[in-house]
Amino acid sequence: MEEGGEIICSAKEEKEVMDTPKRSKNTQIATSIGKFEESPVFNFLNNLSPIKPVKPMHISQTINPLSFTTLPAVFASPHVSSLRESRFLRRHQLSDPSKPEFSSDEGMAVDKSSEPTKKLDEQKENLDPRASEFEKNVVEFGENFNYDCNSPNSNLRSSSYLKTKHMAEYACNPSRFVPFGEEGSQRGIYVSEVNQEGITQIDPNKEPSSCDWESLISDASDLLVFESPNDYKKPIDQGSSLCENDMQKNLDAFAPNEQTGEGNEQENLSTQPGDGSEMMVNFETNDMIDASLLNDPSEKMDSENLSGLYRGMRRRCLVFDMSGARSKHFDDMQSDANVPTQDQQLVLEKTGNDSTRCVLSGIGLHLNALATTPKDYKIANHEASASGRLQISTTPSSSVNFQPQTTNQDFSNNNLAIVAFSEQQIETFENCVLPPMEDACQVSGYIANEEINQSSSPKKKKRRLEQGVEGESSCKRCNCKKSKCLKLYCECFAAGVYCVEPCACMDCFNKPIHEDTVLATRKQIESRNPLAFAPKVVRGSDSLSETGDDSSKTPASARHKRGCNCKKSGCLKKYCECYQGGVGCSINCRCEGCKNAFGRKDGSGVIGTELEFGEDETTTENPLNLNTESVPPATPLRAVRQSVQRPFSSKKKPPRSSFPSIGSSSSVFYDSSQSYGKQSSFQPPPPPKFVEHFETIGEDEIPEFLQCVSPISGIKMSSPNQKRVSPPHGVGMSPGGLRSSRKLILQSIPSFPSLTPNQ
DNA sequence: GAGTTTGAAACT
DNA sequence: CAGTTTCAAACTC
Repeated sequence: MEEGGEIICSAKEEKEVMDTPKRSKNTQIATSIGKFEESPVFNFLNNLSPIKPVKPMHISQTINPLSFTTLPAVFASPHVSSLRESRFLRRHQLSDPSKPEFSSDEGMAVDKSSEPTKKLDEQKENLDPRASEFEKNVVEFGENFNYDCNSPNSNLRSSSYLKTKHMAEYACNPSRFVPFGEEGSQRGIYVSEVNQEGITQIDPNKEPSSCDWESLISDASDLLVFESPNDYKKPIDQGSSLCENDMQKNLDAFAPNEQTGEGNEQENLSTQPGDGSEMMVNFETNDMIDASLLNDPSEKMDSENLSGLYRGMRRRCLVFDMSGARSKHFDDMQSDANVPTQDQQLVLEKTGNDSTRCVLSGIGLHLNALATTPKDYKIANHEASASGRLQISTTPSSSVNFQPQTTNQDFSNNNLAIVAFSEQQIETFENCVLPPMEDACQVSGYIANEEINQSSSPKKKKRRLEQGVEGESSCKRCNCKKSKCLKLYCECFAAGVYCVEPCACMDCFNKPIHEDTVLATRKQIESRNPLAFAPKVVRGSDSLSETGDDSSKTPASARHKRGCNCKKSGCLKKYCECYQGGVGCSINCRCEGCKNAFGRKDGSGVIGTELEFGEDETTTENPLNLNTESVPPATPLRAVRQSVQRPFSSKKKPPRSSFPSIGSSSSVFYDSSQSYGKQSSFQPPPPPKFVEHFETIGEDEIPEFLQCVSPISGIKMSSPNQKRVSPPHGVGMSPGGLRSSRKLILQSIPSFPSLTPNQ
């Protein structure tokens, strides 16, 4: 386990910037620890506190600078801010038990678990007043969410989650829960009294008896779902420094393991050191970082070059795969969803179904473009589920399972959770860099699944999707005859998904059985054009967001990255990728006679009518609404958000005329151009084929690693900055240094995981 | 459903 | 980089 964990960790570290420094520091810290223990201060503390000195290992963890710096933010930061925090940082903070105050607690917990709870609390207060505060908050929160600890189906998850994770990991360190709890409460993650209970009760011996472990686990799994596999492994990575051993022991003691294969997975999950916040983080990051990688050792082993591509592919593919395999379980899942004993499986399968449905439905082939929808998180789940497939081949990774579970319970069992999560975190998710691959299909599919669940058979549903819930456009699959679905001609392939049943392709190689071929081809194409699989249409955050004006949710600033080359269609038909993507033409376009209803290349897009248009959009289901969002209409949450956030704030923005050239810039900045002009010839645009990413992403929201990612090389884009009055806040300069386009970066990166250096 | 049109993707 | 070919979606009938 350790070896594997290390390997994983190493791989992970490379990905995560945060880890890198950490590792190097560990040794140094460790060396310094000895001195620290000898220091007068340390002795003094020891005298004051009953807590026994913590093992050097713990301390080393504690010392991590990152945790120190970030931790305060966690406590103090409001929900919004927290959401925007770097995931990695956050994860790091939260996951890192190393805070000084905590460390002592931790040590105490380990050594003195038998001590009365009060004592622990007192100690805790002494050590960290903030911890106590948080604890209180947690309690309050818990009060709000009462649930029966014994009931697996109840909201217990949170508690179970905490127990599983924290108990095993931290062995009754209440303080640890604090940050988490707060975070969780903010996010709608349930940290409840149980948590407290768990904290106080953390007696390993008791654990099994107090609550049904399995049920807890299963419940916990829900929460765990949010965690990314990466995190899961990450702890392990850190394990050397962290209480790996302790964790393991605790696990053994607490976790009954009786659970079968799944149980193992669960166990793994439970062992995750991460905390609640982490869970959120993970969840968010899931898209960005391929969980599958971690899950699948084989993948890890793969050369990094391949890994990115591979993973990206796999995820997508997996989704389909899973779907197919698990689709039949779906109905069963529904009926059994609430069954505690089978929660895990059910959840997992269920999730798979969701994804499956989406996939099967064939909706949204253009995954690349996929936008961040509320479902994004769902997508993540799907991916996770997809990764489940990976499990088959290589690893019994738990990480895979957890997400699906979350989906399950959240949706099926706990409406509240769903609501809280979705509303509070949707934004986060949206903000998150999503994998390009998430396809509309999946997104809409999820919804469709929900709908379907209620009434119809899978086939019916599928058919329904194919026909296009949204409209005719989104539900088709490929129909390739000669390309073998291994070229970008193939929408499935281009979207990064395997062809599925609905496809009418011939000699299709875009199937799991030809995975190697697919990956190789994909890699080849990527080598030719790194952004080949990136979203064609990117939605950049508008200038407002850049300028820091959050008040308005940015206008739609989506544009086709490369621009169209229409000659005859006038950019008024779906032949035009811009039009198809629901975005206006930009400077990048070489189109002739552009009449793009979403915005003309020359910037002459009808603005006067824009306002009306926008209003109409918001009030109606007009596909145009999706333009900026580029999300399939099907998603309820999304729909809501759209109405709310819709960038059509463009109305608020100065008329295009005021920014004559702005529209020109690449997808990233053009704001003004974004207006959906209403033209005499205007035709209601079709549901966007492509989805833009990051519409709401704030600069700050973007993880640094993403910011640092190399920008798109292959795309022809004009420099946004050229026309911009106010340069972007210097966050991430693209390596090229031409534009500070974090937006630009975001566009490319998010959608295309493989491109990111972190992979 | 067959045929045409179109423009992206691929190739040279 | 430009021109040509191939391809499959979009469109028309």
